[in-house]
Amino acid sequence: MSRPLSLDPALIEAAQTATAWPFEEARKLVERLKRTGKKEALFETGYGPSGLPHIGTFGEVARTSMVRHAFRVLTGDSIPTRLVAFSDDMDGLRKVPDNIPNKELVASALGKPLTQVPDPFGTHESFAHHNNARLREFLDAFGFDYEFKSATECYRSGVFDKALLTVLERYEAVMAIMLPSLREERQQSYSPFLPIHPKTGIVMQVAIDECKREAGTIVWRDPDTGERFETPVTGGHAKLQWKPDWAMRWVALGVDYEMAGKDLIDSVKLSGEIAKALGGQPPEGFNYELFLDEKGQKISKSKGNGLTIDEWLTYGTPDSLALFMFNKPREAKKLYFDVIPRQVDDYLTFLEKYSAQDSKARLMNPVWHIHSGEPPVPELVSSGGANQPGTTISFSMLLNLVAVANSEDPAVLWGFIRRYAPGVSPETHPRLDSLVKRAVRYFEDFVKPQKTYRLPDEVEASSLKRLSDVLASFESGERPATAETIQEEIYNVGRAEPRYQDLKAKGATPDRPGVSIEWFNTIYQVLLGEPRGPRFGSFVALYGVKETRALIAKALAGDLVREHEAFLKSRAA
RNA sequence: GAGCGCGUAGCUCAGCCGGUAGAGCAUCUGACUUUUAAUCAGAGGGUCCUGGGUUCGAGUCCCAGCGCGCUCACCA
Repeated sequence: MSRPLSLDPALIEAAQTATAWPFEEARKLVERLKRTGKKEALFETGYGPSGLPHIGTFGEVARTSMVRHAFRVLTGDSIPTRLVAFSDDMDGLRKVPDNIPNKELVASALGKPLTQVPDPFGTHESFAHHNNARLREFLDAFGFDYEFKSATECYRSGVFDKALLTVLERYEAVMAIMLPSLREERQQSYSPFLPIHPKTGIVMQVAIDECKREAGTIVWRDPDTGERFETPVTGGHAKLQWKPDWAMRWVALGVDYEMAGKDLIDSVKLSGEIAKALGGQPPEGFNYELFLDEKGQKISKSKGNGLTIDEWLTYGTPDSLALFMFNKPREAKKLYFDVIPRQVDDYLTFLEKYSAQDSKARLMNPVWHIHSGEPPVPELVSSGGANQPGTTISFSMLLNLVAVANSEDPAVLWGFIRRYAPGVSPETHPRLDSLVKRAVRYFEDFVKPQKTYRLPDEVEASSLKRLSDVLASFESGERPATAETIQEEIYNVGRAEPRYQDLKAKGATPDRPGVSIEWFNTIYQVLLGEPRGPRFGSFVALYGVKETRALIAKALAGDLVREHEAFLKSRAA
């Protein structure tokens, strides 16, 4: 059931002229309902359960939900709405997917409806049931409001019967629409009806010899045995080819809105004509652009390129993915790892701006659409205590932090964050905490491989050795190991080495030379594998004196270089 | 062949109903009680693909062209 809306009259007023694309779409729908006089708006999204739900499925449901919400606000929630997630699970299994166990089991059911194919994972009644369950799990996890419908159930229960008989009734009209779109050889065998073989259970792609309209049956022949069959088009004994199927479903269910990828433009057109031939009206909708992988290719389940939902959620938040789907649905967009940080940060920025915006601006703000009009309060941090105006810690800032902190431990990162903003913790800022964890993952997978450790030369090695010795004096606890005292010692060690002396530095005297930046660069490059780094005294204080000495020892022994090479090799494998 | 999209700063891209070109990154300069950055302030940087049209006025609207990319044409 859809949640009630809090409807501010000013908001409804602003919605009438809002230009965000979900409103443009919703307005088409308002016009349509005025025309048809229908008392309900039905939204549909389609899903083919021959594999797990992918990121495009998510996008379609997310975008359709945004249009639905815009529609509800536009109409003051005076017209009921429903969103149907339709699974085309009676489709025949064409080939065995690569990414599943028990392939032989599945191969034995080739050609049968997906709901008749055994579940290779052994957890559900069929392969389709398994994938359907995964789809629902995933839609539920995002909190989408939808009704699930299975093609198999619709066919068997008779929900489609009336529309199916209409297709039989207007068989010639449907063929007249379909045939010109097909090649000559396909025209010979084409039929909108696919009877289920009464003996083998296979979805048959055969020419129809005869339509018996009074009986509601079709007559066809098994191409292998030559046996003739007469099959009812109703009751799940036959299904339709997908374009007529789509059209029939629109008519049978009364679908008012469905969007589709631009690869389906021609199909939408044909199905729309069929829907009209069946006496219905094709739904409103638009063609969104496809997602491209890093090389600009269309992402597809079969190729396995591009990003999966899980991969996105490893590094980016669900909200950032929703933002990606909101942005420019009509433009081709690269969907790859490197777009994630920007989406996360854009989301945070939009969220931060939201509270200060008026109704009109809010309706243009993606977070309004992403969160159905009720975005959460942003998690701000302030360096000057709780009463100071806060800012949002951005993902890119966290990524920098992880890189220079050289730590994969979220607790160490929180140490750095607290130094900047006292009083902030994973408990007070749980969403920031989830960002920290994701930043760590991003660091491990994309930043760490970019690190380049190098070996110290003799002078560098002896300076680092001395630094380690000096740090030892902090370990006993006789001196407080604060960021400042440690920093002071780092300078002293550098000052003792002629290579690092800098007489031009501000405040430098011949007795007490300044310390060149070279000393710090040595530390970052040798110890952290980074060209630049944090204030090192602060780093040691947080990272630990003992740990830092161990780090130096490993660097001097050449272990850091070796370990990083091994790490890179294991990644490549 | 048909359809869709894109072309704006070095890079990635915003740019609403036509009204003095914007952001992030990068670069440079400066601040932060010694140079370090997870910070802040500032600066430089553009033939808005080309040509025409509409207009008092076009990155924006219209037409033509050039360039780049994708999709469809067997199946879903």
